[in-house]
Amino acid sequence: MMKLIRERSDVLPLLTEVFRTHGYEGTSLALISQHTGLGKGSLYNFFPGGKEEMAAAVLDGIDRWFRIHVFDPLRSHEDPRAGIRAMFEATDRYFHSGERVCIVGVFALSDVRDRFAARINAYFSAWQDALADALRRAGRDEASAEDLAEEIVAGIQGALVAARALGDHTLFGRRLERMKSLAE
Amino acid sequence: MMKLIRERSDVLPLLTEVFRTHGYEGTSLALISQHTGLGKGSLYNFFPGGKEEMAAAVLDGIDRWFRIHVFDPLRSHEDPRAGIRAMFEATDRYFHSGERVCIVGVFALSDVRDRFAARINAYFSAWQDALADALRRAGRDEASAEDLAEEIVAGIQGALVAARALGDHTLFGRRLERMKSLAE
DNA sequence: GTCTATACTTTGATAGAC
DNA sequence: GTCTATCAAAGTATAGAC
Repeated sequence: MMKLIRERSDVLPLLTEVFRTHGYEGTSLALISQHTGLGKGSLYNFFPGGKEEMAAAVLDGIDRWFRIHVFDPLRSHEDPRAGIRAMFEATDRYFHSGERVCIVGVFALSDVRDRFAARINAYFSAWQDALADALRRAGRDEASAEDLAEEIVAGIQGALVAARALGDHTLFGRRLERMKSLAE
Repeated sequence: MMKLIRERSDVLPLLTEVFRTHGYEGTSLALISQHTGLGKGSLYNFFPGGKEEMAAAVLDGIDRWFRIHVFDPLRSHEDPRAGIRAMFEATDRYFHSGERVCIVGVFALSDVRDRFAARINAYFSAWQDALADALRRAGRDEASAEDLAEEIVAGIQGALVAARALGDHTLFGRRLERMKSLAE
């Protein structure tokens, strides 16, 4: 009954890199076709909603990855400090030490923000809330936990921007270390 | 001998807002024409290099504004702390308390980064260096001055991203306050 | 399910009248 | 110096053969 067909999930990682590199407006179907090796017909077969549905799927995939590797560990680790350490490691790994960019952040800055506002907001909220929860369980009071979580989540985004702007491969790791020490 | 013709500088502020709102790829000549009230012919008269020259002019205009209102005060204020305070005030004003976005940061995250790499790098470098200079003159040692300047410049960018992502009008001011207290 | 061919729109840019 | 008309190329999306 179940068929072994190629699925959306097979295309998703390739799709993600195209959107990450070129942004929403800069990503054309020709570019997608080229990088996935799929014709437009196949792409529309997987994503009948076209480019917008593809971008939405990309955002959902990112949210899934972070939920598994970042948000959930932050909440469920019995030692909250270990969860926070795991978060910084996963973050450094995911963004390739700052060479990669955060698509959610890129979308947030552009005018497609409105179209994906719910997903963008959910990603940032989930991260900040999970981190605040870990900080609180680590002994911080509610207010300072939320403030520090906001500082770190924003700080990660800023480090990605600055690293790209200055072309400095070492900046991202340096900023992560600094924020890690703040969270201890 | 000198003619009182409309100049590029008259168009620049309008142009800047279009690029700020829609990014480089998202900004079409039709949009520009609509928001400036100028036909394409006039636009190409001012900017023979087309869209790329317009974007370059926008970046140059931003650099000019920040040099006057941020970088120079940081360096030339006899009281470095006053220069730093002026920087935070100008920054808050320029970005409309976080409702506006930083075009240079947006460009840095997209694939047009390479095309404008020199200008993007210059803007971030100038800011960070001027701030580090003020911090050093305020009594910090070289290393910690540079580190804190990096943290603040990146932190401002991150605050802009997070504010837009979460749709939180209060976030930017809150983060600026925090960074201001760090710099004192 | 995948491809090629194609429709239709919008893009950046140019030409030429005024 | 400004406009309208127009160009070739690239954009998203669809149709239909296989």
